[in-house]
Amino acid sequence: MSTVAAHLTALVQQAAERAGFEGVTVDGCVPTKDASLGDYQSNTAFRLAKSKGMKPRDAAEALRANFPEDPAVTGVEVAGPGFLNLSVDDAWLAAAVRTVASPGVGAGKTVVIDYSSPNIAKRMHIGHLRSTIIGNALDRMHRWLGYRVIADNHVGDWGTPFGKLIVAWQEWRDEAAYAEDPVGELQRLYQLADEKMEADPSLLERARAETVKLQQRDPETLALWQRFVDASMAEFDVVYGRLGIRFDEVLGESAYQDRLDPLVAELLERGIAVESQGAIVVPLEEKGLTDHPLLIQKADGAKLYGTTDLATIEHRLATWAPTRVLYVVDTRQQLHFRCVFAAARKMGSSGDFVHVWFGMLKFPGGAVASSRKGVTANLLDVLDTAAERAYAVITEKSPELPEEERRAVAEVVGTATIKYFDLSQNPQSDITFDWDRALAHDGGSAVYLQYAYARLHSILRAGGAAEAPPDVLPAHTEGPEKALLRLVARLPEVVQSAAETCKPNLLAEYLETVARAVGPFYEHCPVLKDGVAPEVRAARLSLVSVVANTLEVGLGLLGIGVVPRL
RNA sequence: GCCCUCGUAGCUCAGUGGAUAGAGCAACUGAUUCCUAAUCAGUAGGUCGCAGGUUCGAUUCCUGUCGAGGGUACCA
Repeated sequence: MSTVAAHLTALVQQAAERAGFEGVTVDGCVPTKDASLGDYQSNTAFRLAKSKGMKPRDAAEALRANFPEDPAVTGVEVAGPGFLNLSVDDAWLAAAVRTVASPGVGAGKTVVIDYSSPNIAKRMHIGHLRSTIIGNALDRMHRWLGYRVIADNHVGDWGTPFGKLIVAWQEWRDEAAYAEDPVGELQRLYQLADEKMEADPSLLERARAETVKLQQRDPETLALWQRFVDASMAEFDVVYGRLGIRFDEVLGESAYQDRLDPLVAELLERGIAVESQGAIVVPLEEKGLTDHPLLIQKADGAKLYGTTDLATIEHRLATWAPTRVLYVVDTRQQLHFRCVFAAARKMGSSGDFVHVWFGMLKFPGGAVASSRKGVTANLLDVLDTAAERAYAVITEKSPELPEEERRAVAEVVGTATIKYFDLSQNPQSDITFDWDRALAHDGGSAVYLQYAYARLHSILRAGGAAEAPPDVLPAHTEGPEKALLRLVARLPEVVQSAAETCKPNLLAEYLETVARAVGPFYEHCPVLKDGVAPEVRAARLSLVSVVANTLEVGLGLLGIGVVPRL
């Protein structure tokens, strides 16, 4: 099935061709802002008119006169300076939304999504939230649209940090602490190493030597490295399990190390890379990058993350032949990725690489969440706090629910509030993590959406979902029912748009609009109450079912769960 | 210096080349014998930083300017 907007756009296209506008592609139809104007509108007459030197209003009139007969469209009107307003048949719309179906626009296409990518030996903190949550939403939306998705967690598991860590382990390790909390101990050791090595160059020299041993695959060093990696991954998996995230691949930096020497040699040989001040760089000619060559080998011979990124691109293109590769990494890496992508193009790699950058997460007062600057909040602690808060609220609001269910609901609601706090904001804005705001449960929160879902479910529970035949959605209605019908029909086009623009907040905003339309429906359109005619009851019941399903699917695409009761 | 991003209601934030710029919080008014009031209805709040330009139409695109943040080869 295609989206409603796409269906109508195709009709406008036909009208344009019949009206004599050959060889033009019309602009897409969009929902009207105000239902009194119609359901969808086409603004294409302005552009068509210009191409023929006619008045926009006349062009719109020509489209109207040549508009093809179609069961979907009950009215075509010209309004204002040249708007073409379309009214969609309720029954047709009802049939279209009977199942919440994907438009399948991704069929046959592959997208690689690089997200989360934490560093080994460090605890995941609130600063890792954005890449992980935004990336996972993009992952889910693309999958739903029919894309083959390769979710790849490019963990930081190699390089100089390990030399430091190994020296710190040799010098200052606390075995008991490690047994108790491996990642906590590794993190302590790493921070200690950083401090000590700043003051003592001989320690730094040892760290460098250990890094070399690792790169040379010294068995003992490698075993220690593996131990640290395993411990870290085990903890990451706890976080991912809690967040409902799974990756198709976890190909960290270490996976590409064998390719680095040959790659640099090859680039030198082909004249793509050159020696510069003792280092090896790929000079870039693209606009704005002439002063920013990509450094691929340091003067001491070590490789850099740009080198690994190039090797990673080679591997991804060769292995999956993706139509698109998304890198969900913060805004500070913009220049880096521009350079990497330019270098890849210079190497001859053809691929659609997109750096899906996002703004910084800050705390009130302006401190950036970053392990380097020391201002963090452990992600698992944050999730625990959110779940505890949710538990307290549900215990207050719904004391009749069994303890076990309240615990389960609290976990779903808790993670939902944290995820939604992030996903409901424009990824590209800096966001300030404020506990009061993140844990709010009124309008603009995940709980608001989940509450709308729960209310609908209470109707289904009481009325029996089986009683709702899917083919009797309210037709030719006004008010809250019509508003909901119009809205639920938009889910596929909204998901498509959110995925293509890599902005999950578009979906969040849409779902909020749906939830906001549930309130009035709930207040004004009784379903199971006395005096409701059987056919109205059946129609409303089926609408409730479709709307609940829309919320469930939409929230699910953001990685947010729903519960039937809260 | 150069590059990137941001500036929208008192606060936190959405949104868009189109018709009257939207939510939440805070403020005020009202609704609960009724399918979940974690709700709903309403009032109030705006020169969309400033100045030009392009356009039938600009808050949206372009240029300049002021303010804020980030980046700018041997960390990732």
